[in-house]
Amino acid sequence: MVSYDPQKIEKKWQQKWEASNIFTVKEDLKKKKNKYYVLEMYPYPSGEGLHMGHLRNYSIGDVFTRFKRMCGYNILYPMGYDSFGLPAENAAIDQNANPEEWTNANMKLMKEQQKRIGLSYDWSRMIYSHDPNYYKWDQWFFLKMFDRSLAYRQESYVNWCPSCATVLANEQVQSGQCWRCNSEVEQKFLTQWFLKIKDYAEELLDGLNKVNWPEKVKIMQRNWIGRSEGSIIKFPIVGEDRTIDIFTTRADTLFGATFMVFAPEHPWVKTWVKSTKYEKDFEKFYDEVMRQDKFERTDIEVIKKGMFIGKYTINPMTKEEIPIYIGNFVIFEYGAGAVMAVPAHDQRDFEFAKEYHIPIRIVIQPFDYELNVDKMMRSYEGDGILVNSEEFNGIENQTAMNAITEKLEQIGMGFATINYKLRDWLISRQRYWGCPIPIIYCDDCGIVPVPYEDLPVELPKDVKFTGKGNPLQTSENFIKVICPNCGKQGMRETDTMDTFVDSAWYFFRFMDPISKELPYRKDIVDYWGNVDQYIGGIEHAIMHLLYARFFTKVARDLGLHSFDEPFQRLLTQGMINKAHPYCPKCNTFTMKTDVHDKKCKRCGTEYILKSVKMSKSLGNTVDPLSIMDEYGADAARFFILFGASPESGLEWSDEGVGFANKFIKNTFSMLVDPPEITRKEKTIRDTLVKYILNKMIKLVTNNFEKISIRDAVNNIIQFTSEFNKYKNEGVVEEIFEECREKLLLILHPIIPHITEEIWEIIDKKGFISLASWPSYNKELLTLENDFKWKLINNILDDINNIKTVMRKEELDKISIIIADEWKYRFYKLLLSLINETKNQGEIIKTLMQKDYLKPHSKFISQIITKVLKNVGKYPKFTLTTNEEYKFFQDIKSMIMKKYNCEVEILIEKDSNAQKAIQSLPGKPAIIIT
RNA sequence: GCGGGAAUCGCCAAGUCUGGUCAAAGGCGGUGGACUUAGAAUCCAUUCUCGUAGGAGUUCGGGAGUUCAAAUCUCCCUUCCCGCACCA
Repeated sequence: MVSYDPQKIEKKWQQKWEASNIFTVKEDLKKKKNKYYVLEMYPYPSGEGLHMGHLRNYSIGDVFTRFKRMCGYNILYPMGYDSFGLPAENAAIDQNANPEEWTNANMKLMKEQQKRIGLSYDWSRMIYSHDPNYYKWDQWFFLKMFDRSLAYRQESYVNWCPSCATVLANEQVQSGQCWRCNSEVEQKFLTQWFLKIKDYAEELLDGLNKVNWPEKVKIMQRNWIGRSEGSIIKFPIVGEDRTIDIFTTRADTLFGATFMVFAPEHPWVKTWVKSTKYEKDFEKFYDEVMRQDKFERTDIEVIKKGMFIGKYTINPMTKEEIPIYIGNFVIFEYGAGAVMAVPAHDQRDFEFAKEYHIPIRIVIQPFDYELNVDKMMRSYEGDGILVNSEEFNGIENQTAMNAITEKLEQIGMGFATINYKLRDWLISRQRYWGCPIPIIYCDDCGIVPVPYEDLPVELPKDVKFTGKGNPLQTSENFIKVICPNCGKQGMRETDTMDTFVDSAWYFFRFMDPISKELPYRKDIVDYWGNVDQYIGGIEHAIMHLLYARFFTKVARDLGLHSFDEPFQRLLTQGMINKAHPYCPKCNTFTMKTDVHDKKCKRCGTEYILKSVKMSKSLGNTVDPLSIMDEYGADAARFFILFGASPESGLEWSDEGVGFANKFIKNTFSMLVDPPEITRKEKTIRDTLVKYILNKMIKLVTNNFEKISIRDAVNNIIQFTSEFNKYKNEGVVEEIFEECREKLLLILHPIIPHITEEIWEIIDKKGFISLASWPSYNKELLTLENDFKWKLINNILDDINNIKTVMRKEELDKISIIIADEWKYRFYKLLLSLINETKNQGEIIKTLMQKDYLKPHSKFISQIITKVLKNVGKYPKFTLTTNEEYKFFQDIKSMIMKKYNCEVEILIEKDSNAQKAIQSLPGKPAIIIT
């Protein structure tokens, strides 16, 4: 008996895999094999090493990769590190660490831990963002975009995180807080670099239809891009010859516009109120609004505030003058920074109009009732017929949208257009540990791009980390640079790029990590790309996935590759949760520090346990390394894959890992220890064990293909338990061998180390990692086998059941009485009759015409009533009397062994027992004594 | 408010697309037993209710419906989770 020592085995195979380079792949441009690219999201190498989320992500990816590899794909499965980012810089500030050394140490730790899991990466392709050979290409992309005016510098209000001391992209602000540190985000007026992602808005939207992503993620992206069809309407400003060109989706309500609202920060406003009686109030109002952040201003709970500024515009249709207000809810960056307000048909405008006593004019009447201005308690936003709209009166409002827009176009006062919520991507960050933006400012030449041949602009080492300002500004060597245009002294841009730039194209570099002339070579990337399966967290649903799609399209337009979408299929894995003390009254979880308390600190309520996402602040994390140290990587993988389907949340339980461990240990001895009983002649048992083997292979193959890993694991567990029974009952060696080998192959993607070890122990050649996935034999998957399989299980269940009801411990004898011949004929006939009619009377009438059935009329009518009650419950397949008799003869010895008693098989007519009459086809009578 | 997802026998969770073989997999927990001086570990059995013969009854958030047949299909309601949120 060989014992199972996971620590030893796992180390041994990890070393062997590495020494033999078996996971290193090369592009096969002749395409002898199909390629497949599996990718996990580019991880940040944190100093804390792996957490459970990583373990889950990588386990899922590795199982799928190993499965695909065994199926014969040339598979690309790389790993690298998103190694730029704030923590390195904070470590430099707090602990005086060198960001580069600090990051390298973390990467090393992370890599070791990943190897400990047994992941089958091609490590020769490893990349990392802070490698100048990598970020050189960030800069290259930036310059290419600059050349095409896709990168530009602009002054605007931007989101500023005071804690990170840097600006943030819109996507990085969540409910008014910094996505990274949760500090309140402020608004600042700064000059920053943007990438023109808006230019691709339409394509980013369309592309979502070409990818196989969770609907949820697609919807989130669609919402973020926020396409809306509408019209631009030009409102002339009274006393000036310019117009304010506002966007609206409701051109049909134009005749009901009774005021305009401008954003207070709109530059025109300041000039309009200057030296008027409104100036003082405006200043006050402006200061007040500017103190609120964008999110407070647009919060639905906050009261709409505004003021009249003494200025008017002209409604281009009615030519009437309408007053201009400013309002806190209008944001300068959205649309024109001004809106036309139609209080009768927009709730927000309605409230504003009520507050400031602005007239309300109904221009749409609902189909089924009439609105009355004086009685209106809220706006009517639904459809209806136009009124008070001159030539458009009587038209349905949906039609009127186009009609009014067309008219505006004729008179040159507007046109139809499409608006997007998506803003351009702000990439400047006032931080050191990122990719420098390759720009030089020259007093004479202005903004000068660094020449391509001077790339990369490397991060300087002579910087000071004071915790104040951008450390790059402390490096004289870096800042001072000769203008490549005119040769005079210039200054470098000191902002670095958002780290999402690094992760926007890394998956291309994995395909060709050594490319020198270009970020990657077209033929190679066209071979490997796009990513067939991407696996990662839902938290990147918008930011990373949108940026990567944008880069893919830009790079395509630069001629770098030929496809439109980076990630064909996306799996967003669920969170890992763990039960944690929770106060139902205060609706909060206990923090890490109070985790040992029994009662809530605030209200004294007793804590209950509730499942919550693992997090450091709650202190309910479990360290994957400690699990692997205790049970081994295979058990950890097994648990995390078996605990829940990849997409759903996984409830961590220590007991669950215990089961994984138990299963693996049992499986080890089941597969390694030779069977104790062997026999030569084959029986129905052998056929059936092959049947369930093949059925299992089919199920598992389909489930792996769909990445329904948990389902696959369940299929395997069920087969394993049957196989174990078979082994204990006694086996035919050839069949045992076949099952063992195929089970091992199927287990391999999930628990790679132990399967390699057993593969070796049972003298198989080569690495199981490189073996072929087993196919299944369709011919065994018949209705007959299925029927027999159920027959065996049903008879055993029935015997057990009777045994329990009789409260019998030991059995003397089991008699199995097979139904008489006529019952089989009757049953077949009945089934065919039922196919034609469900009418009981008709069926009985037809049956009773048969002479051989006449003597059994009472029995038959009873059975028919039962069968008709639920037709589908009765199997469509039947054996004959003799076949069934033979079948039970075949499994007789097995039953004898199981119950340790005598077993006799009879046919009804040969038995004089009372019970014998109960026998039915597929359901023999059983008598236990 | 808008959008998405969910509610299953103590807990976690499959089953729902494609109705029938579903009292409903599997794990955890519980109970009984074997082993052991005892425990741990392991193994076996059992775990909706009733039943000394394989049966019957009541179940899949609540209500109504379709069907010979509903956890599964349709409609209504309740609750929970997660996105987005005065987007012009």
